[in-house]
Amino acid sequence: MARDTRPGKATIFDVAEQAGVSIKTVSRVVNDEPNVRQHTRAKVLEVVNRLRYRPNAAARSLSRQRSWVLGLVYESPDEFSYMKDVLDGALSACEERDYSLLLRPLTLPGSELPEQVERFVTQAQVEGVILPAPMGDLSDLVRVLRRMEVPFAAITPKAPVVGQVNVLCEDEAASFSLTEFLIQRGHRAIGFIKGDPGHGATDKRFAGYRRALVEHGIRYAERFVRQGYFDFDSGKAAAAELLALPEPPTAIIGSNDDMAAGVLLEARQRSLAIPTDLSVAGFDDTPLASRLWPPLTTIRQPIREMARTAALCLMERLSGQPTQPPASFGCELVIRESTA
Amino acid sequence: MARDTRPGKATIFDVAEQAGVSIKTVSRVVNDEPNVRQHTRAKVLEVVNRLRYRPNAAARSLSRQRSWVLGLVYESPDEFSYMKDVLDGALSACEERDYSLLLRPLTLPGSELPEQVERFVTQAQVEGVILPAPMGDLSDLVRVLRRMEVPFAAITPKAPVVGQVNVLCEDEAASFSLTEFLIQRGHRAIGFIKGDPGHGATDKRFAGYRRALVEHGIRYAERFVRQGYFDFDSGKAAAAELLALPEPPTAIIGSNDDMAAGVLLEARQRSLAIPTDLSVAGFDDTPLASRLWPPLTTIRQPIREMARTAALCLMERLSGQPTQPPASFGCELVIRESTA
DNA sequence: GTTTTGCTTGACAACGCTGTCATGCGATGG
DNA sequence: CCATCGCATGACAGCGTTGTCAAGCAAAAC
Repeated sequence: MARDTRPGKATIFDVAEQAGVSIKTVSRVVNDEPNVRQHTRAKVLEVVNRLRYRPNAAARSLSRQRSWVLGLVYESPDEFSYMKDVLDGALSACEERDYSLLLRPLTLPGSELPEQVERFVTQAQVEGVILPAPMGDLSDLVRVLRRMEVPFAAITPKAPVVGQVNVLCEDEAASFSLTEFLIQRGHRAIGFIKGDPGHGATDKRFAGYRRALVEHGIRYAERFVRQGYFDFDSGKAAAAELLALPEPPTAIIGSNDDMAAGVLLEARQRSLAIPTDLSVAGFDDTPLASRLWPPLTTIRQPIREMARTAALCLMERLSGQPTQPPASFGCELVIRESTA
Repeated sequence: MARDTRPGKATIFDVAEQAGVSIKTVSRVVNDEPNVRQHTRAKVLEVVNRLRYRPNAAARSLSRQRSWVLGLVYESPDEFSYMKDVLDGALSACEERDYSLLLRPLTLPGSELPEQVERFVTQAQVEGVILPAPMGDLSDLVRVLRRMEVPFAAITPKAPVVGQVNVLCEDEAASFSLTEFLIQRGHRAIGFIKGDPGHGATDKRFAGYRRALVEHGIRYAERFVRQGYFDFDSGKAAAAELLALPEPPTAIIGSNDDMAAGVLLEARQRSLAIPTDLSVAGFDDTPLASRLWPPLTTIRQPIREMARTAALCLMERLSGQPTQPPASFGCELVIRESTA
């Protein structure tokens, strides 16, 4: 256990000694605490730079009884675009505030979910957890975190979680405007493929679709609505059913891009021309949307910003100054060639 | 700083007291050290379970002078499929061995890259770093890690990094078999879009293509080869050039799926029927490949397994028992409808 | 019966940092 | 000129764990 003297492994003692001050003063300088003379501060900083001193995270955690670790719990889907944005956003916030981010993919449905999460949190001394959709709606999960008194931030949960950070977006309004766009383009028979019932976005997107119909005097027809699960195959299957209808819809909205891609493939296999015979639209503006033929009309959401905000609000809360995230994030209609 | 007595926050002292032993004995039991009587061990374990005791990671790190943290440094691309698999693989290994994984997206090219990496490593006391392609070929990065004496594992680098873990796959052979497959299907004029020159896979995939031509008595023609950068746009642009040739190729291989998707779109815009007028193939078997129309013939690589192996070998090395990864991982030709 | 051996256990320092509290000092006010 | 105050600094304990070393004890060897 001899002290390691390689450069870059300097401790607070080394700095204190070379700067001719006590370790406490070094600590003050490094942590930007007040009450250090300008001259002293400069002298310490000089030595810090020269020795490439970096405080030992473990020691700091131990002493302060904090870990500065956030957890990100998610279900790993094939089409990872959504999670990629969440990850980017969360990481950018963590980097900014010198937090660390730990990931924990989960397999749903999972009876061992509570144990997995508990282990994750205690093991790594996770201080707060970010829950991208649909994790905020898993009651088991929420219960465990509550019991462990670990604050969390839910991204687009079905209903805001009481006492926690909730980050929402205008799913309903976005869906409304997308549907309205199609109506204005002359469509009357518009099919809709719902997302996974467990996701908060599912109901809201459906509600927006329905409201747009109603407000434009179009009768809502249940036969034009199918249940999907946010994945390619379910989108394709739902499209097959819709297109087999005696009077099939002239436009189909998939509740996300991956399902819309499924619609596209199904239409292709039925030799339907897009957008001439059928208009197709999706949600999320993933890379997939712009790589398909024709490129998808879709709704762009600020997922990255939402995740960033979730992380930041969580940190504020952990530091004792709770901040509320904006009431709702706006979405944007991206018009491409899959609609006419 | 009073001791926290909430359940789940028990310390080694609490366990020792309730089990009627010293803290050192508890430590022995928890770490599965030998020389503890069966009876004592059972007694301690009973209390551990009852109090839900979990060793404090920070204290353990501090005492053992180890962090059990691995870093994953990457460049965040739009099309995240490759990184998703790397992430999955690395996480699975970390979870298995109770390591933590920290991510660090980098923006390339970066003059501040060395600083960023150095900060990342020292900040979080990262013990070893995983470098997915093309990070293993960035000499700046490699140099910093060497200087800091941080071992790393490179996934498919251009050339194996001396003294470090290298995980390779049969890129050349896979490309050979894909090209051969097209030749056997009757193609003689086969276009090839190279990947980013910085990636190790780029040269190997090109070499396999070229060897297949030669071995089947087809003259290699430079005009059928274009430079791409592993992204959709460059694939589309390269395809535009190839298809504008007086005698255009009857098949085009993109060095990854995203570029092949670009080829598909370009062909579509020129009203070429796939695969009748043009065959298209890609690499990596990403979700994109199966969502396009027609679904892409491609090469499937065990990215996840490779990343897992990289992580595991790194851990063995850190624990002082260096293991060599397999010489090379095999790839698999996935035949779909984009080729004829 | 005594010495040796090996297993089991515990006391205590160390890991690197921050919080608390005490001390020193010059400036300020009476 | 002395008491007071506020800023600057340092000594030291404590955070929860593991490593070292010594001690106790029963079985084995002499």
